Amino acid sequence: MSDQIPLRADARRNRERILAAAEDVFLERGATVTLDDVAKRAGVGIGTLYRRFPTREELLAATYSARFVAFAASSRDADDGRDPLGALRRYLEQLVGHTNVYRGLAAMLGTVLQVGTPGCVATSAEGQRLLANAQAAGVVRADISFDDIVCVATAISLATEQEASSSAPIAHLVDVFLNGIASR
Amino acid sequence: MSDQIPLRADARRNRERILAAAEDVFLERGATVTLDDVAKRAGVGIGTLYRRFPTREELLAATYSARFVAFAASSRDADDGRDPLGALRRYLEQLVGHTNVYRGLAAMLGTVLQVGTPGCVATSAEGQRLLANAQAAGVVRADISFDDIVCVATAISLATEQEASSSAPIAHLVDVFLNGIASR
DNA sequence: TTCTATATGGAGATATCCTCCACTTAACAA
DNA sequence: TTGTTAAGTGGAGGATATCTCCATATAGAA
Repeated sequence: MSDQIPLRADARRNRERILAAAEDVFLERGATVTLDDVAKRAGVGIGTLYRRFPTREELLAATYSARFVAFAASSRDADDGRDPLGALRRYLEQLVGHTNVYRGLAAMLGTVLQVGTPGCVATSAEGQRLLANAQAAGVVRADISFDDIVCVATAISLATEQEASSSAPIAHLVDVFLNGIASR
Repeated sequence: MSDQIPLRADARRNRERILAAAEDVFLERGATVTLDDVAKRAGVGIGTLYRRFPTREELLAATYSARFVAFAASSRDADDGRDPLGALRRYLEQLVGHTNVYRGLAAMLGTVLQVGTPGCVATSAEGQRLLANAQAAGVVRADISFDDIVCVATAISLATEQEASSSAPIAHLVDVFLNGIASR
């Protein structure tokens, strides 16, 4: 659709400043800080921030993009294809971990993943690849969709984002999702 | 702790009005409408609303209380003890259904359930009872907690609250949770 | 150097939350 | 009844956040 007219040099510079500031501020104080604070930290006017990132979700997605590109790549590298279910488990655990890097991001994960930055696209694609592999290998039911995966990642992130550091509850909940609560 | 000094007649009347108005407005426009609108609909000042319900969660929990009491009772009645896993499945499906009666409630389910109204207490107690039964019967893993159940109910509510009426996705996701995504 | 499309900052319109307190009233004792 | 007062009320207004608009500034092409 849009032909992506290249940004003027000053605009590109400001865009980078905003992203760097947003990363800092989100890390420090969570994904729900006021955007005025982000603009202030970046040293630009609030209008400039809104011109570049019309919604909080777009700013979050852009801030996250690099991180998510790296995550998707490392997931792909680590997967030798011999343990499709294990690969899917690691993906889920790490997705939740990344989501919880910014407090408050969990509730927006679904929306943010739909924004379409390179990071979102790469992360979704990698998840779909792992799911398809696991289904092809017959270790995951055929009626599971990637939306189911995102839904569960959201829930686990929400449920665990309080308890700071420990990854034990994450692993437990991922396990529940993979194996069900029913005794085998 | 608190000795629950009984409300004066006018205060009790206003409390009922606020609850009725909140029920209407939440049903019509979701759990995130402004509390000013609730006060206006109830015909009371905003100060009166805040005096009685200091947070949105408390208002939601109170509004929901009767509904949840009835839900818990009907779940108890319907359970003849012969199918503990089935009873848990029905409970979960209905809990999600009730949560989605007000758009936007899903994200607050965890917080709201902790408020301690009769409805919250009854609903939690019933869930814990069903879980314990299923575990005693050996059909549910011993390392599952009621928090896990709430976490999953939240996820399923969030994931399904857009798609209006259909209960098919709810049943699917409940099934995933009960049986896991792994092939048996 | 000139020109102009692009970009900028931040005041201010709008929206919501929540507190505070001057005023009102139910309930009880005399 | 009437007087007393603790309990209750309404809504103005302070605090905070979102987002728009436009007078002004500037990069980059000619």
